[in-house]
Amino acid sequence: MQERHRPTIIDVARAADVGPSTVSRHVRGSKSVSPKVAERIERAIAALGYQPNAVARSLRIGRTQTLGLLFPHVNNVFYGHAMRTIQDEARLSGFTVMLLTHQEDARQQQEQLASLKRAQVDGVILLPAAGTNAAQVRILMGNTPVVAFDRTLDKAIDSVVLDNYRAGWEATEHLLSHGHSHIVAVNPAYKLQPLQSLQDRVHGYTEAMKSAGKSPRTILWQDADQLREDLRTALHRPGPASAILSLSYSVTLAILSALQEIPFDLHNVGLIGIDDMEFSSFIHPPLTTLAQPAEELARRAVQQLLRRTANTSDEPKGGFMEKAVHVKLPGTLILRASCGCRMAAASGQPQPIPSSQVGRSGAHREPPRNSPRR
Amino acid sequence: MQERHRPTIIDVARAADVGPSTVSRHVRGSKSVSPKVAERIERAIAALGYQPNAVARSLRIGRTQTLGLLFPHVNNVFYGHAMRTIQDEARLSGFTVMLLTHQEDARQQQEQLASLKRAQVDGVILLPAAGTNAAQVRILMGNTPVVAFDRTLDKAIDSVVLDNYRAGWEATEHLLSHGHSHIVAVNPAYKLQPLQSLQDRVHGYTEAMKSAGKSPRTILWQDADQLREDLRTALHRPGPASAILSLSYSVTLAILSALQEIPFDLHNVGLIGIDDMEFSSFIHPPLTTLAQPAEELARRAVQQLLRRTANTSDEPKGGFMEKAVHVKLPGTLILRASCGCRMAAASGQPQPIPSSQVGRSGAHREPPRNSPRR
DNA sequence: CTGTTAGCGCGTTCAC
DNA sequence: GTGAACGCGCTAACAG
Repeated sequence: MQERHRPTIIDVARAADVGPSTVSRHVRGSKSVSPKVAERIERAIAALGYQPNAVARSLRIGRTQTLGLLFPHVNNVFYGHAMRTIQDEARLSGFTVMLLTHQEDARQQQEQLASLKRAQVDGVILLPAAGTNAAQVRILMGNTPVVAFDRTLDKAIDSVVLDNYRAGWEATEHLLSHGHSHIVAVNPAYKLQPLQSLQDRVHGYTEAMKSAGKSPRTILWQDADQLREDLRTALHRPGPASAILSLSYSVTLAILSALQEIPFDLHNVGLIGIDDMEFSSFIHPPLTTLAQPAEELARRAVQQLLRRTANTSDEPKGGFMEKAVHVKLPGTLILRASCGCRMAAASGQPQPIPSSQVGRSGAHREPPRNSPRR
Repeated sequence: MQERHRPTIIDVARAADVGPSTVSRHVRGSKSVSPKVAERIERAIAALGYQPNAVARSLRIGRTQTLGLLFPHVNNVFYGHAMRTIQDEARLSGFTVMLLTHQEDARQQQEQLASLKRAQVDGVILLPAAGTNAAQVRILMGNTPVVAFDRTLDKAIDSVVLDNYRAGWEATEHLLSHGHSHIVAVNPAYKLQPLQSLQDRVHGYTEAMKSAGKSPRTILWQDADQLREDLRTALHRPGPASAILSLSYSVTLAILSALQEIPFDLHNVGLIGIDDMEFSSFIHPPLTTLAQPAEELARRAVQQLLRRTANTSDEPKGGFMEKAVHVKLPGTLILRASCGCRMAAASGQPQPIPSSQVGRSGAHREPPRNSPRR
C-alpha cells in the first residue's frame, strides 16, 4: 500500500494546520515563522516525507538554480578535476550542475546547448569544440549567460583559460635551460579553424625559440602513421631534435604511441607535455608536464557565471551588461624526469613549481608582459 | 533593444492567429492540424524564435524526460566511456542526462540523490559508493526507478554489472596458463562494508587458485607505505610471488606507484589488472587488463531504466512492478605484455579477446557455471 | 507573524 | 479541426 501521490506543500500545510505560504517560507529558511509553528511544520514534513518540487519552484521563480556544463568529454584529468570543482563551487551557492558532452563535434554541441536552453539552465560553462561559431552560440543561448572555459570563444563572451602563450613560452624555456637547442613542437592539425589556445601555445614556443636564437620547428599531427614518420626523421636526421614539446593532452598520447612504435627510447630525448596526465609519473621516464590550474580556473568560471546570472534577473535597462571579462591564469610546471631533471626523478617526488616563478628564476628569461594580439 | 520576455506558446498563438492549444498540438507533432494552420504556426515560431519551456511542460505532464546519473567521479576510462554511451542511448529515446558525482562518499551520495529527486528526474543510474545503505536509497527515491551500475546494491534493485566472479577467475586462469604458480591478489581494504563486486573478484581468484592446486594469497591495500612493504616482502621472500592480480583500477595505480618506489622492475613479474586504463599500453611493459564491456553495460542499464519508467507512469494497480532484474556481463581480456604474452607485445598491437572465449581455449578450465551465492 | 489569492507556461479535457 | 478553461506545485504580492 504505497502513497499514490507525492505530498505537496498543501498536504504539509493541512497536516500542520497552517497556510501553504507559511510552509513555503519555512522551508526556504525565513526567520519570520514562530518557533512553535515551525516545529509543527517540521513534524508534518518528516511524517509525510515531503520534498519540495524543484520543477514547480523553477516555473514560478523563473530560475532553475542549475548550471549547464558542456565539455568535449571527460576522459582527461583536467576535465574531470575541473568538473568536480565546478560542481562543488556551484553547490556552495545553491546551484546544481548538469553535465553534457559534445565529443568535439560542433553539431552535437549545438544540440546539447539547445537542450540546456530548453531545460532553462541559469547559465552554462562551455568548453567549446573546435570550429565553434561564436555568433551561433550567442543567438541560440539568447540572454542565458555563457562563459567559455579552457578555450576562448569570442571577445564578447566571458572566458577563463590558461595563459597559453605563457605556457608555451615557459615549457620551451625550461627545455632550453637543460641545454636543448633543437626543440620540435607537435601540434594537432585541425581541419577547420584551429583552436586559438593551441595557436597561442605555438606562438609562445616560437617566440621563446627565437629569442634564444634557435629556429622553431613544428610538426603537425594528422594521423598516427604520418606522425611516427615525421618524428622518426626529426629524431634521426643529422642535427637531430633533442627535445619535443607536446602542445596538448591528446598530442602527448599520440607522441607516446609513436615513440613506442618507432621504437625510440624516451630516455634519449627531452619531452614536456602541456596539460598533465593522470599517469604522467608511470611513464618511463616520468613525464614532465605543464599542468593547468584546474581548481582555480573552475572557481573563476563559476564565479563569473554567477555574477552574470545575478545581473540577468535584473532589468537590463540602464547599465545593461558589463563588458566581457577574460581571465587568464598561469600554469604550473611539474618537474619529473622526462625534461632532463634527473635529480627530480631520483628524489622520488616530482617537484611542482608555479610557472609564474619559473620566469623569475635565473635560468629563465621573462616572457613578454602581454600575450600578443589580445 | 532586446525582447524582455521569452516568447511563450501564447505569443505564438497570437502571432499565428490560432488558439494556444493548437500550437501545443502542432509542436508535439499531432497530425490533427490543418496544413495551412501548421504553416502559419511554423512561421510564427521561426519569427519569434520560440522554444518550448521544458520546465512548464514537465510540471504539467509530471515527467522531465531526464535521467539522473550518479557516479563516484569521472577520472576513469570505464566511467567516461559508460557515461558517454548512456548519454547517447538516452538521447535516442528523447531523454537527456544529468551527471552528478559523489566522490565515493555515502553522505554526498545521499545529498545528490535528493537533489535528483527534487529535480524530478524520471530515473537514476547509480554507481553506488561503498557502504551505501540500499534501504535508505529506496526510501529516499520513493517510486523513482533506480538501477545500480557496475556495483550491485540489493537484490531488490535492478543492477547491471560485470560478471565479477568470472573476471577474477579468468584473469587468474590466464596468469596460471603462463606457468605462474605464486600469484598474489591485491584488494583495497575498505573501512566499512566491502564492495560485493570486489568480493566476487577475490572469490573468482581464490577458486581458480584452489582448483589449480595453488594456495591463494591476498594483500590488502590500506595506504601506500604498507602496500609497498607488503609487496616487497611478497616479491622478495623465499618462494616469491611471480605474478600479481590487481582487482581494481585504483589498486592498479597504487601497485604501479609502489613498484616504482621499491623499486622493482615490472618485467620480472606478471601483472594483470581488472578494469582497463587509458594508458595501459604506455606502461613498461604494456599492461594486460580485463576490460569491462562499457558500452554494453551502459546500454543495458538505460534500457532497463526506461522499461521501469514506462511502468511507473502506469497505475501501479494489477501487476505492479516486476521483480528486479540483474544483468551480469563477461569482460574482455586485453592481452598486452605484462602478463607474460611477450609475443603480443612484439606484434605491436594488443590482442583483445572476449573473455567468454578464454574459458574454452585448451589452456583454460571452465569456471563453475554460476557465481556462488546469488 | 500568517492566510488568501493569483499566476509562472504548458497540456489536456471538453465543448463547439 | 479548433478554442476555452482548468490546474500541475509553488512563490509573491497583499491583506489581516
